[in-house]
Amino acid sequence: MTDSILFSPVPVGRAGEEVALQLEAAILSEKIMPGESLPSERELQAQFGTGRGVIREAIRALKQKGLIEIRKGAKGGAYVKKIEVANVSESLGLFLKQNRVETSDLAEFRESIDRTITMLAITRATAEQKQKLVAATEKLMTFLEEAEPDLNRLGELDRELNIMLARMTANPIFEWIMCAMQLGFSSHDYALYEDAEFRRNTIINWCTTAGHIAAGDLLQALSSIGAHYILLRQCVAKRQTAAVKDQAV
Amino acid sequence: MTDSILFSPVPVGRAGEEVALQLEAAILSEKIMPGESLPSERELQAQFGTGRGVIREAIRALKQKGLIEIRKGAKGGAYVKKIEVANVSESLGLFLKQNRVETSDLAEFRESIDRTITMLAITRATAEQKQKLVAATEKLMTFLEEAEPDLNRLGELDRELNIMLARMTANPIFEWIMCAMQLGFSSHDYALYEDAEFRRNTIINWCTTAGHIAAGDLLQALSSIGAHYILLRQCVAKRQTAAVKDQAV
DNA sequence: TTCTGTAGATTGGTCGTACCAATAGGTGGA
DNA sequence: TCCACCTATTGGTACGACCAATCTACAGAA
Repeated sequence: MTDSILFSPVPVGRAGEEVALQLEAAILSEKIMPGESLPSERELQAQFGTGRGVIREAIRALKQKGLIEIRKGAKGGAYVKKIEVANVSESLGLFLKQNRVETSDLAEFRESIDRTITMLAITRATAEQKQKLVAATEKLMTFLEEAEPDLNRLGELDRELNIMLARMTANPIFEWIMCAMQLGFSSHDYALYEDAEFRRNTIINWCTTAGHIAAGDLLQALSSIGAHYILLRQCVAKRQTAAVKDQAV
Repeated sequence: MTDSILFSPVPVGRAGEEVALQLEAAILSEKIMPGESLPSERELQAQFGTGRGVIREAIRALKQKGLIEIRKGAKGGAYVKKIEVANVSESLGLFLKQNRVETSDLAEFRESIDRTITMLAITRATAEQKQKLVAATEKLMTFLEEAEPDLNRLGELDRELNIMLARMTANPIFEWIMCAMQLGFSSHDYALYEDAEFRRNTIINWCTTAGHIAAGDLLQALSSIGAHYILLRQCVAKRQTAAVKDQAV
């Protein structure tokens, strides 16, 4: 909440855009800090000298960007919040969905990122973090015996492992990118866990990878990462030939 | 971040959200193809059985996501379009702005990406592409002599070079990520071009890098990339000490 | 005194109507 | 034939009313 006369009245035309821009500027320049709230819609309506609908649409746009969170009732209003990775992920996910990204391109990108992450993680992560990683992979092992495991749960664990590893780089950007990819690409690479044989190999490979990372053995860790993507490519190839067969029938 | 965000609770009494979801689903499932338009606001109002304000807010949200483009007048309306990288970039940029990313972290990430891109570009780019890259760096050279060059233009050329190089990987994901970073981080690394000496070194280094890439000399190209980031880090360090001095005074 | 429940005030959410502004496409005149 | 104008369509804005959720404060009960 701020004192009055911080917003200038807007003439005409695309008033909504203008209002949204001014509010966004106020938020980004931290005139309104996270946790505080914008004035109420009716107050903004007065300050901008416009109709309430315009204010509402502007606020809607900001909400969509993830800049604010809206609460009803007394003491309600538009509260400024910190943007979450989920917003970036959603945006990225939508984009990728429309652009029909090839699984091979995706795998290539992820592999390159994974290699970098592995290098950084090995040199920077604490012993405790490495231990946790190993423990997490051991949780994966429990799925090894099951004939029909919960694929959602498996995917969940896989995501957690990737993000945990990314966090070990001590560079938040890798963590964010990994989060965004995990959320944005979820449709692509569950494939590895659907087929029983690939599932088995993938799980075992995760464990050896974690072991090498914990042991600080960079070259072997990178080999394991490579093996993971070899598995992925084989799996994709197998599925494609299967799909072709289906079409033929 | 570790918590799983699979489903978000749907607050009751928000028709706008519901409408937006249905419209988005219709677009993503390609019931409405890019180029076509949604029904007019008044028609949607009738179909959904709600007020026009609700429809407008839903449409506003979709516009913000980059899913549609709005035209006024007869034959106007909400036209479905392909999402542009700019949307992802904006989202990413906002996120990074709020999260105060360290320049060092950013440099680290960019360096790792640049190295991967360089490797892929060398092995995959056509001779023509490589030639174009060299030609583009030569354009940079014209700025070498000027005492007070147009920094915006320089930054523009730098961005184009980076994106051109990313495109040479023949993997669109690298191009998108590069675009998103260029747009999202613009504030960070103009630094290199502001100081006359760093500017000179950076420009020369770009040229040698392009030369090595064109020659297919991977190791030397990677060395040049490394040199670029050494320059960047030196530049940042210099600025920080300068800032500290300013504070002391 | 302390707890509790109700009334009021604040604020977002929705509806409806009316009017303005931009645009495409047709119509009529030079 | 071509250009100016008119008109229908559609998004943009304004105003006013009411509902629903939420917090606050105060009065009454334990």
